Amino acid sequence: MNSTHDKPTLLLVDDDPTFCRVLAQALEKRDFEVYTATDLAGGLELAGDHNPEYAIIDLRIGHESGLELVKGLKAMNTDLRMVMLTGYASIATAVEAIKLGATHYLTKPASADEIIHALARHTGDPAVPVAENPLSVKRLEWEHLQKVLMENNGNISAAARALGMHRRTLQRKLQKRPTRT
Amino acid sequence: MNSTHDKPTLLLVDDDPTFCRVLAQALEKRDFEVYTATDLAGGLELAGDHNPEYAIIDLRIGHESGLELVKGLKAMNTDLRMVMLTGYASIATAVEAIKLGATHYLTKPASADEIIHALARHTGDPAVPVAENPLSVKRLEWEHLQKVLMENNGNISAAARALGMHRRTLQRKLQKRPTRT
DNA sequence: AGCGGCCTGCGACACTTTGTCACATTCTCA
DNA sequence: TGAGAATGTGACAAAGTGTCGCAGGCCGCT
Repeated sequence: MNSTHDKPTLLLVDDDPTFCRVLAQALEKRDFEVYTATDLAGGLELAGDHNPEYAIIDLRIGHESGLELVKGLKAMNTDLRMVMLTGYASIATAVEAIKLGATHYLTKPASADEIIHALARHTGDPAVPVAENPLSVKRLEWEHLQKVLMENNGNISAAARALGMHRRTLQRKLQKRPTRT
Repeated sequence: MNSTHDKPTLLLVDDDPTFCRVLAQALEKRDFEVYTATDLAGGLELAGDHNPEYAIIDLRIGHESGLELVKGLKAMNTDLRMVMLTGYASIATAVEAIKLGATHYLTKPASADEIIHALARHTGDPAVPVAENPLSVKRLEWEHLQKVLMENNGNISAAARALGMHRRTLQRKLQKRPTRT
């Protein structure tokens, strides 16, 4: 077991290379040894090689389901702490993720600190360490808007439809400054 | 144990008497012996008296939390199959419910058949359909609110402070039902 | 019991943000 | 090049938000 080593090991699986790189960096800065993969096979292999203590798994990995990976990893190591992290959250998948052994389920965007906090929470732990930096609603909204806008190649009308928001409103929100906090 | 009796026993707890009556009737028609309560104390008492095999619990029972009941009932009988049923569904509460031992989490409206089906399923299923579109802004906000509220153990004032939002506003938002999508 | 502190639900009201409709411009690409 | 989609804005009603205030409830302290 490498849990006796200096740094805690963590497996990160997300099909977006950029997201992986950024988050991995943030986690390394917080003293984790991070291994990243962008598909199920890669994730399983890394898990076999390094037997990590923690894992962060995207729900949607290409055309594969992160739930499969949760199941597979749990079968390999029942002590593994996993959190699902996704931009396509749903109650149904959240329920299954927890049933399959994930310790938590978060929606993007989430800060590295939030993720670590989620990993730390034990199952049914009554004494939660402490809360941390709670993203303000405005900020969260801004991030989401930008992400969806990006996914729609900057098409405001399409983004507004996807967001279930009136185009006029989206335009107005976008015109405002990038909120700080 | 009365599990050897003819009909399977079920505890139904919801603060809406009408809803209780209607659902109880539907369940009885499907051959369940149903006991109903409209608050936590009543639910615990009935559970103690009849030691039911199944339970259907609302998330919001008056000013009380159905999660408390889930916790209490699980402590009384670890074999009890419980489903949460709520019109104020959120990922945060769903995760919590499953961790506390609920077998499933459904959103109102749900048919009697759906509920029974949920009670029957207890293992995680990685084949669950993965999400389609990103969440709407409204939905994202609702989820975020619920998450922060949960992190603050249901303390509305603390959550409002953490969110940088006025308490009055948070109260108003929480009273509304989450939007579908 | 009495007190202070903190939380909660809710009414009221001025102020802001959205939802909509409308219309005159660009794009976009078959 | 032309139809369909996208965009930037103005205007106005509807809905949401920031604030204050107040009464009641729930501790913990003295």
